[in-house]
Formats: sequence, C-alpha cells, structure tokens
Amino acid sequence: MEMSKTYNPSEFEKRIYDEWEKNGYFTPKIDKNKIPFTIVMPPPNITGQLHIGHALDETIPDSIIRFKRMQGYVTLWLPGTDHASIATEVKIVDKLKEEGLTKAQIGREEFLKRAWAWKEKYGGRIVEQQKKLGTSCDWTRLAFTMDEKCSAAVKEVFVNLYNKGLIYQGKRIINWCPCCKTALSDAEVEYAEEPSFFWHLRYYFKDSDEYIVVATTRPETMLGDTAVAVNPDDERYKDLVGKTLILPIVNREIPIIADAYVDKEFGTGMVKITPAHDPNDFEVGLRHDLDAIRVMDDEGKMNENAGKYAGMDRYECRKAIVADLERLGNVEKIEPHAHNVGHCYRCGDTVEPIISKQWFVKMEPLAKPAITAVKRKSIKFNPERFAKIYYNWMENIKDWCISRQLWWGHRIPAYYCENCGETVVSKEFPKVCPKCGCEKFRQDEDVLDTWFSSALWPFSTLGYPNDTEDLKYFYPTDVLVTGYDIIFFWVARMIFSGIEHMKRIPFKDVLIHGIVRDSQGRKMSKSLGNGIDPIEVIDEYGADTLRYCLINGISAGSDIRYSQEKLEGCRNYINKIWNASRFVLMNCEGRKIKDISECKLSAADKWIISKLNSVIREVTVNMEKYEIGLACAALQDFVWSDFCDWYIELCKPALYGDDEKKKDDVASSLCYVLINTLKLLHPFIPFVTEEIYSHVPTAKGSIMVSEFPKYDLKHAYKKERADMGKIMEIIKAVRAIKTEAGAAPSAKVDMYVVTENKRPIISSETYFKRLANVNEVKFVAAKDEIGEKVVSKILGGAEIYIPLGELVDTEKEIARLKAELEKTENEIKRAESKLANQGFVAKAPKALIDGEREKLVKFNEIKQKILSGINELTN
RNA sequence: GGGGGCAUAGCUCAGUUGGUCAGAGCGCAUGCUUCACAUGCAUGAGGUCGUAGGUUCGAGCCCUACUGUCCCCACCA
Repeated sequence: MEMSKTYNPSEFEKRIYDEWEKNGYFTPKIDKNKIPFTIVMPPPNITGQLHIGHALDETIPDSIIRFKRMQGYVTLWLPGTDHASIATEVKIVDKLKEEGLTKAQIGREEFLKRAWAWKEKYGGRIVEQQKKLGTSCDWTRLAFTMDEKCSAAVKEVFVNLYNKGLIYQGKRIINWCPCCKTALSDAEVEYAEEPSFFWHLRYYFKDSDEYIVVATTRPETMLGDTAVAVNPDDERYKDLVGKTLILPIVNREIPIIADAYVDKEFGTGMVKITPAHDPNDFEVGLRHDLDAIRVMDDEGKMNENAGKYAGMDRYECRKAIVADLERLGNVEKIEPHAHNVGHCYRCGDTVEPIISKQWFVKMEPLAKPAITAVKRKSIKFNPERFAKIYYNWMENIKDWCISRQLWWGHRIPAYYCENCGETVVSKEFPKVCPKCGCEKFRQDEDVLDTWFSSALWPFSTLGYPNDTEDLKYFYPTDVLVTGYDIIFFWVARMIFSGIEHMKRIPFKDVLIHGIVRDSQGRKMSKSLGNGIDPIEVIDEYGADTLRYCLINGISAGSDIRYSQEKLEGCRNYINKIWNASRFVLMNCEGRKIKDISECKLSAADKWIISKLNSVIREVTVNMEKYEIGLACAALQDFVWSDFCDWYIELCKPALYGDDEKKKDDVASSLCYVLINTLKLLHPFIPFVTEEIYSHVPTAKGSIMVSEFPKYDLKHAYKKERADMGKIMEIIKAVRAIKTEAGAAPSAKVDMYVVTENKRPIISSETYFKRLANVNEVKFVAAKDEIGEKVVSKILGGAEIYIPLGELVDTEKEIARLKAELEKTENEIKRAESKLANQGFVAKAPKALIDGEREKLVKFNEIKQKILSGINELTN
C-alpha cells in the first residue's frame, strides 16, 4: 500500500495501537538472562479524565520505556488507577444529592455499591484515553488501588506497622474539613493568605476592673479558651502569672500561665489558649494540664459547649460573638490582618484544627532510613535540587494522620470487642477477644487515607505480600516519573514504605517534571478556561504531535509552556518526516536495496552516515540520562537540517541520473539512514514511525520491538565529513553571493575557484550544479585570470569567485568586502591578544594554543586576499 | 521566618565538566510555483548573556551582594 500524500495520523494511529496490543508487545516476558527495566505509572484517579498534565506525565515514561525496550531490556510499564477516596466520595455524594438522598439515608453498603458502579463506569475511561496517547504499558497487569492485590498489601502493612508500634490511635489536633467531614493529613491542607482581622479582646481579672488584652484571628474559638499564656521571660507580665481571668460571655475562670511558646514581641505578648482548636494551644494544654473544650462540631457548626451560639455556623458565630463582645465592652480594637488560612485540597473549604481521635503513623523511625537512602544516592532525584525539598519535608515530618471519616476506601482493619472494648488489629475479622473471650466485634468505621495505598504502589502492584515472580524480577523499579507537586504526597511515602516493607528502595531514580502552563505562563485551570483537552488535540493533530509538543525541549523539573504555535511547529516537523520518508520510499521502488556495506558509497553518503552515527550516540547518551529534551533537539537538527535539507538534496543528482547501479547504491544509503532515523524517533513519536516503517521494503516486523541503533566507530568517516563540510560551505557561499547581489537563486553562474586542494571540489561538481545552480566549476591559479565584475567569497582554503556581469555593483562589493575585512581583523586581534597573553600561553592546554595559532595564520591569509580584492576594485 | 527556581535575539527557550558557545524554534525582512514537503526552500537582520563586584591566563557558565519575578515549606496567636 502506498503512503498517502499528506501526513494524516487519524488514518493509522488506532489501527497501529491495536496491532501492538494484539501482538502482546506491551507485556514483558520474564527472562532471567536479561535485565529488567521497570516503571510504575502514577495511578490517575478514577474520577479523572486525561488532562494535559497526564499527557506529559505519560509521554515521558513512554519514551523512556520504548527506548529501553528497543535496547533489549525486559521492560515493564505497570499501569493502574487510584480509588481517590475523597475525590470519588465527593462525586458520589453530589450525585446522591441530585437524587435528594444522603449518605446516611442509603447506608454504607448501598453507598459502596454505587461507588464501585462509578469505578466500573468511569475507571476505564482514562485507560482508553491513555491508549490514544500511545502509552505502551502492560494492560494485562492493570492494577487498581482497591483491587484484591493492593488491598491485601494494605492490610499486611497496616497490621505490621501496628504490631511494630508504628501505627497508633490517639486524640490529637488534626485538620478537619467541615465540608468533606473528615480528617486530613498535613499534606492535604493548602495554605493561602487571606485578608482578615486581628481582634484585640479584653479579658478582665476575676473580681477586678482591670483587664489584659489578647489578640486573635479566630474570635469564635474563645468559647473554648482554658487559659491565657505569657512568655516566662516577659518582665511585663511576670507578676500576672497565676492570676485568674474571667472569660467573657462564658464567665469561666481561666488562669494566666507561663509558656515559652509565646512570642514576647508579637501582638500583645498574651495569647488565649484554646487546646481543642489549635495545634500549638493543644501542646500548651498538655504541658499545663488544661482542659480541651471542643466548641465546634464536625460540620463546622458550634456545638453544645458554645452555649447560646450552639447550632450556629462558625462564621455566623464569629460575627455574633464579636458583636456581643463589642456590646459588653470587651473589644479593645480591630485591625486588618493578612491571615494564612488552611484549605482542603479537594473541596477548598477552610480547614479547622480540631481535637479528634484518629489513627496515626509514627513517622520518625520511617523517615530516618528514607533520608539516608537519598543521601547515599541509592535514590537519585533528577534534578538534584528536589532532594533538598525532600529532606526538608522528611526532617521536619510529623506523624501522619491516616484515618478518614469516609466510606470509599480501605476500611481500617481494627476491630473493637463489643463486650470489653479491646482493640484487635488483624488482617481477618477476629474470632475471639483475647481479653474477654467474647466473640462479638465491630470494625472501625473509618477508611485509610488514599495515599496510604498509593505509598505501596511499587510493590503492591507486583504482588506483595506474596513473593511473586513479578516482585522478584521487577522490584526495585528503575525510574519514577512524576511532577514536583506530589513529592510529599507520594514520592516520599513510597520511599519510606519500600524501605520498611520490602527492605529495599522502590526505585533508583526519580525524574521530576514540571507542570504544563498556557502560552502566557499561567497555570491551566477551570476558572481561567485556559485548559487544553489532549483528546481534542489528538483528534485534530495526532498523538505524535501532542507527544512531541510536550517533550521537545523539556528539561527536568522545569515547567513547560503549551501554545498553538508550538503544536503546529511539531505537526510541521512530523509532516516533514512523513514527506522525506515518502521521497526515500518512492526512490527505493523497483531498486535493489542492499546492505550499505555492499554499496559503493559517495562522500555525501559517508557524510550522512557519519552524522547519523553521531546523533545515535547523542540520543543514546541523553536518553540514558533521561535528558529527553536534549535527545529530541539533537535528533530534530539531524533530521531536518542534515538529512532533509542537505542529504536528500545531495542525492538528487544521482537519483535523477541514469547510472542504475549508482541509483541502487544511493537508494540503499537513503533507506539505511531512514530506517535508523525512524528507530531513533520511535520512542517519541511511535505511531508515525511505525506507519512509515511498515512501508520500508527492507524493514521487517514492528519498529517497536526492533533493535535501537548503536554507535559504530566504523562509521566515523572523518575525511568525508571534513570534505563535505567544505563543499557545503562553498554552496552556501555561492547562494549568499547571489542573494546579496540580487541575482535570482535560479540564475546559472560560473564558479571560479582558487584552491590548493581541488580533489573534493572536482568530485562534487554535480552538487554545485544542483544545489547552487552553478553552470561550470573552473579552477584558476589567481583571481586576475577571471576578469572584472566578479563577486568573491574568501573561505579558509578556497577562494570563490562568481562573475555576475552587470549585476555587480562595485561600490556595494567594496562595502561588503570592507565589512568582511573588519570581521576578519577582529578575529585576528582576538587571536593575537590571546597569544600575547603570557598566562594563556603558559597555562592553557596545548591544543587550544595551537588552534589559536592556526586561526591566526588562516585569518591573516584571508585578510590579504580581501585586501587585494578591495585594491583591485578601487583601482 | 526559612528554602528554592528563573532572569541569554521581539517571543518561547537550549547552552553538558569554565576555553569557535553567543545558539535553536517561532516571528520579522527579502527572494523562490526546480518533479517529498508552501505544514516547504534559500538568504539575511537581531543579544555588551538582569546589575555590581570577585576568582581565573580565560566566565552566560564558578563565588558574593543586589534588583526583578515565580514557587515551595513553616504554628506566629
């Protein structure tokens, strides 16, 4: 089948993906004699649709895995999806709301039924979208964080950590989202500065008209105050410690205590202490044995401890309390104040610090070896600077609140004896209470933080806790590719989990990428409406174009900008590849395509083979360093400039000639370069390369499982490379002469050459004819043999003269030569001053000094030639 | 309050261990209907590499300070 005239990706992408999948190319065959290469995919949420961030997140590892697969590794790219506890639950609740129902009304069992139905319905959607992108992951191993495998791992890990004392239940201050009605971990809270007020309140002493002033940003919490604290070193208040205050409105007696936590300099130096609603106050409360009085319920409404405010919403209550305090004369002043407020990362509601009984993971013992692993470079962050961010988090880590008051998720495997209240943590439902022998238990109502299961992903998906073949062969994985936004949520937790439970790091490299921004550098967001739907882009431009647009020119850790112009540029590049391939294949038709070792190769053939050889090395080296952007850039330069603009043009004289044998040789060389170029390109733009490859007569099978090109010293061809460089320089010079003189590029001209090395020029005459529209190449000993009306270009080692007759403007030519003279003289000056520098001659490497000397000689020669040229014209 | 990124041609960005490194793409100008491609070809204009010092024979590249800008972390009530 012929290749169609234009690049039309929609004609083949789907077909090709189906072929790959049908042939099982994505599924590795475990082979103990070969080296595995493994990547686990960051599991997208089942609530999600593929967005541009996913597209980037998946194109990078896909390029890496395709490269490694072609290099002969046994590659596994393991895909999966995440149950996304809160995100999914919120969606289900919303849907219930539309039906006029609540969670409580339908009950846990029915709710979970609906959640699973949701998963069945939407969980697969993103998978189909990933396939459109060309992701070469092993779908036979598709995992889900709540499938049997992963759930078994979660239970195993929970029980083990509990038995080691690393999971505990405690009543502590946690972040509470009144909207989602669940506890959150510290990582799940996002802080944003908001304009607010600083309320300065008067608290009177017991039986006195005197008062002190405390400042607060959350006046409603005063209902739960159980003390006022000052710094023990604060001379101003030393005498007040131990005195009793009367809490306004509530009329509770509260003491003034001394605690080092208080900053003397800030505010009034006196702090109201609310142990139930502030993490610091909670600590103070513990130290001073204060009561913790909760005044807010789980919905963010004031509770029975709030007296007459009970039932009010927290903000409503704030207003009411401030009004009441003002009326009572308890407000000293109110000043504007920018306040850092925590928000739920899922729903955006303001998070309340609330005292609550939750499950926690004790972090310090887990964090320590995880820090060491990175310090020792067992795990390497790329770019390295993200290791710092990681250390910063890990070294200051606090215990991880893992229980969530939700239904969708891994239910905590803790059971309470109905009789004596004993807690039993076990993988199975317990039979007998170890304490009282009773047989009745109820399971903890809560589920685990979504990230608890994500943390186990690199080994839970491979079969842990069972010692499976997969786990033995593929663990630890090789590289984790993800965005910097989830280093804390995910990367850090996988690292300590892998070390703790597998006794081995989960991956060797962490490749961090940035986020995709719009053309103006803004984050893509729903509210701005500047988001890009990757599926629409794929439908219009093809998956390869989108992929290339995302990875071309990226560097690790940096954000990238997406723009229509860039996208079109990438489409044009692929179109270029398409058409160059068409040209090669058209010229291979009916020809005898031989191995290049059996061909008589021209200088141009050897030149391109040598260039190809270099780019093979460059791509390979960069891909091994995960420098995808550099690999793409080097390749694009080779393909467009060397291969298309030069080599194909250099081949045309022979292809359009009548030497059939020569035509076979040129076609063979073109075909060789094309095949290897396609292979180099395949990891980045897999569809189009596969499609073209299928039309190449000498190519067999799928390019996806073909061997990646290898650098070969035999193909260095140093002499031909230098010769062709000279030829190309002359061609450019002739073109430039014509353009500058205002001659049409198509104007046939004679070319006079003064040179000591005629050989490469003689053998390249056809190139000058074809690429520079040269009539005839004539060698002369000196310029005066040519006559008047010539334009000259002095190159190192050759002088080029073109007689242009009437087109030669003597004045213009003199000016041009003078400009060139100036450039040359600058070069000479530069070289001279360098060589005059004692330090340079004494300390610089010899090759550099010699190079500088050679340059000086060369430019001096050129200078003389230009000078004589100017002289002649002036006379 | 800590920590980090970025600052190079009009725009978006490359510049690996300091020595042809001043680059690419887009845009711009001029010229091309040559049989792969106008989603193209050719030629060209454009930057004292944020500012000020320092190290070095030699600095976009290393060090220090500053300015601008973006981001992350942190309990300042």
